[in-house]
Order: sequence, then structure tokens, then C-alpha cells
Amino acid sequence: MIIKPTESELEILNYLWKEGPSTVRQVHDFLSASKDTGYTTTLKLMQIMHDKGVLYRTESGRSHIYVALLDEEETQQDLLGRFVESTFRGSAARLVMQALGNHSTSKEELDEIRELLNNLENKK
Amino acid sequence: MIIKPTESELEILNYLWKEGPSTVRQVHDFLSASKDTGYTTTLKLMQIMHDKGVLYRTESGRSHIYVALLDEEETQQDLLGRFVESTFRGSAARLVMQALGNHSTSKEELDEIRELLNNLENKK
DNA sequence: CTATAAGTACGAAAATAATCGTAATAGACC
DNA sequence: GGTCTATTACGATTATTTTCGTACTTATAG
Repeated sequence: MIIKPTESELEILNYLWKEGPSTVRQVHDFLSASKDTGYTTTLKLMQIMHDKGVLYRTESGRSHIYVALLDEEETQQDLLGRFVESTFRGSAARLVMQALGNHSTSKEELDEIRELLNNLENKK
Repeated sequence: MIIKPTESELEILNYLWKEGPSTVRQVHDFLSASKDTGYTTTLKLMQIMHDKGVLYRTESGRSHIYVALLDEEETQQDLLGRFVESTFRGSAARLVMQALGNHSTSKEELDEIRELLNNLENKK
């Protein structure tokens, strides 16, 4: 399947991935905390995503409960690939260096990455 | 300055960053190798970027030579920040793990990253 | 000179994304 | 039942990005 959620769709997917099956109300309440947007806008977006087959929905009383049909990891992987390509001309290493160099990452996370690095290197 | 080049603009910027000052013809010849697009489309995009102040240009005979005014690193950093936020909910570490795990990265590059990692850890 | 080829300028259309108003619908409460 | 409220449905508008046709300009070969 071709995966290419828009910015707004990704915000919604992120909520659903994190919180699980939810109503438009729940999604909207969350989004509107950090974004000035109307309820019907969120509703419409989710309807469109449903039409596209990105979300599944089931009825529950007067409202609908939505579920993300895209796999989180797979989608992130896909978007990451595109991003590396378009922004770093294909060099994952350059992306990683910049990501690590300029964002606050905890000691624990750095250790995890180091371990991953060791595993990768052993396989070569 | 607020940096947010579009997809197409980024393709053009990537060429200019890599190859230096160039004409529309040069940019277009490169882009059209991997993309089906007309010459005037590329021209128009570059004119718009010039209007926005993203590109500088100087005359050279009957044509123009364009130069990127956005700094490559700064722009990548900016886009990376947005990307980490929107796609990995702010976790640079998770992005790095996925980037390393699923793209072919050479031993040399991995070593470089490990070194960076050591430097970072010492500073904590 | 003049014709041709290679450019630029520019308006407008097409495609895509996001926003919102209004109407219809259906429970919940008295 | 009648009223209120929360919800969905849906069309239409706005904004942004991309695309391209056409007209105009200018250097250059012959």
C-alpha cells in the first residue's frame, strides 16, 4: 500500500496509535489543545481518512469509534525513507548525526543507540 | 527566518547546494532525469523562490544564474526538528534507531556515529 | 538584416489540503 | 411527545502548491 498521510492526518494517526480506538471528540479535544481548529474540521479529516481506507470505524451509540489501519512502525519507516531521501539526499548517517547533535537525548537513550550500533557493526 | 521549503523547492535547493550556482537549464536537466516535468515548471518554481528571497540570482547573458540563500545545515536542522516532532512524536532517539536499523550504513559511518555518541555522553 | 533557438515573464488552470457553516439525525431528559 | 444537545453528513470555500501554455526578448548563425 502507498502510504503518504498529510500533516494533519499524521497528527490524528499519532493520537490513535498512542491512545487506541477513539471518537472524533477525543481526538479533537486533544488536538485543539495545541492547535486552533474547529470540531467539524477534525471530523471531516477523519471521514476522509475513513474514505481512503486509512481508518476503520464502528458505530457506538450516536457516535463512531475510529481505529488506525496503518501500522505505526511501517508508516514511520516509510516516511523516514522519504525524508532521508528528500532532505538528506539519501544519507541516513548524516541525518542521524544531525539528529543526535542537536536534540536533547538522555544518557539512557544514547546507551541504547550505542548498543544497537554494536549489534549492527558485528553483522558486517 | 521561517524556513519551510516545499517538496519541489527542496529538490531544487538540494541541487544548488550540491552543485553550486546554476542556471534553470542545469537544474531542470537534472530534475527531469528522474521526474516528468516541463521546463517552464522548473523556471516558475525558481522564479517564485527568487520572489520569496530563497534564491539569489544574477544575469549572465540571456539567462540567469541562481544561488541558494538558505543555509543547507540550518535548513536540514529545521526540517529535521519538524519531522521528529510530527512523525516520531519528539523522540529523536527513536528516529535514530529506525534510521540505523533499516538503512544500509557503512562501517565507517557507524564508527563516526559512535564517536559522536562518545562525545555527547562525556558532556553529560 | 533576418530567422532561429534559448531564455524569461506571467497569468491561469489543475491538484491537493484544510477549514468551516449548515442541515439532518438521534439519544437523553423532563 | 417535545426540547436540548451531541453527533454525523456534506457541500462549498479558501489556501497552497504545482503545472504549463503563450507571449515577449535577445543573442547568434548564416
